[in-house]
Amino acid sequence: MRRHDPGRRDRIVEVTLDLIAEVGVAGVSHRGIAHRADVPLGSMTYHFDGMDDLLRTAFARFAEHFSASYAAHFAEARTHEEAIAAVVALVRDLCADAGARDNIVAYELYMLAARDPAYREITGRWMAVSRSELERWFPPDVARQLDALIEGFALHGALDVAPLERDVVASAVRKVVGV
Amino acid sequence: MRRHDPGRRDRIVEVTLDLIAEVGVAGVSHRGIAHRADVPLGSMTYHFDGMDDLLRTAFARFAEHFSASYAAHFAEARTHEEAIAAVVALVRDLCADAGARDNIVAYELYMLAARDPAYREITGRWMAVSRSELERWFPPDVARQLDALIEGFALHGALDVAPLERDVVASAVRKVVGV
DNA sequence: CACTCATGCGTACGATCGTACATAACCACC
DNA sequence: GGTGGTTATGTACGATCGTACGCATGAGTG
Repeated sequence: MRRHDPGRRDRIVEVTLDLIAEVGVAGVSHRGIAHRADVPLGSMTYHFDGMDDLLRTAFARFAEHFSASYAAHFAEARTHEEAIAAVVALVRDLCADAGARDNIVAYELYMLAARDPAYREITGRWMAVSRSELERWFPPDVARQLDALIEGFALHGALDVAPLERDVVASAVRKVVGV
Repeated sequence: MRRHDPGRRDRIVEVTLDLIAEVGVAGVSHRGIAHRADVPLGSMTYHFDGMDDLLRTAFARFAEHFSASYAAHFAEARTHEEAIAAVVALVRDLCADAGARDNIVAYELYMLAARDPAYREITGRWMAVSRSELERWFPPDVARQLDALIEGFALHGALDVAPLERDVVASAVRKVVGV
């Protein structure tokens, strides 16, 4: 029984995202999260106003973290060519094992957003970030096409339908960009 | 109380897919399906060996239906140019309201497949179909790139992030194909 | 028409869920 | 060292879930 536990709220959110990645939104429960985060069940309804509040908070944090990661890939780019390389690297990272977790969580969020406007607000902000990041380097239409391409490659990577060779990605990106 | 009801099994599967589209895999329940399909609860465990069996059956049928729809788009194509047009039309249909339902169900299936090998078998067969359909018209690498592009556009269409103009899709397809 | 048995169904059980709330634990201040 | 008020927690309730199973049912057979 420990009463002093700063950052407990944060830990709950963190654990929630981990569990979503493992068992999906469908599989998470107050009890499961509480056990994993090593907090009493009562903390769930104390820190969050019900399950929906918790999920929204978790996904909002996730989107923020993901947007930052997206932006980080382009942060170092100085030339057009480097921006293209950044897109390829982004796809590679999304397909990597480390990125797979984020990928899964992202699709869970998509599913919620497809049905609930409250979550669509989160995905909307996020997509605005990724779009604007792309538009710093490419014309609007090309940015939209690249966005779709990245998303598609990431999805196929997450389902490990095929090893997804680097050259195939790079070639597709170059064709869409038009160089 | 009606005893003679041929095709009841099929109706259950159909309703299951409808409900998955509406409330997601997480939201479906034996009782909900039974009520919607107008069958007694007992029919659920009578016709299917538990929830997992039902879901696998439903998704297998869905994949079959979806593969057929995919193939149908290319069935009429005679020239390379018509194949390109078919790809664009495919994306358009996937983003249309009618296709949105199928889209949602597909992503639900993806989520299951990402975690459970049993469902990966279903997605695997399906992707093999779409891939081979594309490879009838395009080189393997281009087929993979197109596949990703289609998937990405479909996803963005499902989240109605933007109206997704037809020209943007067509132009991207042409660039990837290389004409 | 009677009998029989595979087919199909109503119901109940145990588990798990989200949530609310009385109450315990702590801290600051007198 | 008491004490009031804030913070946090254990527990219990009602609902819902998947599943199993005894029994009703009606078609087929003689």
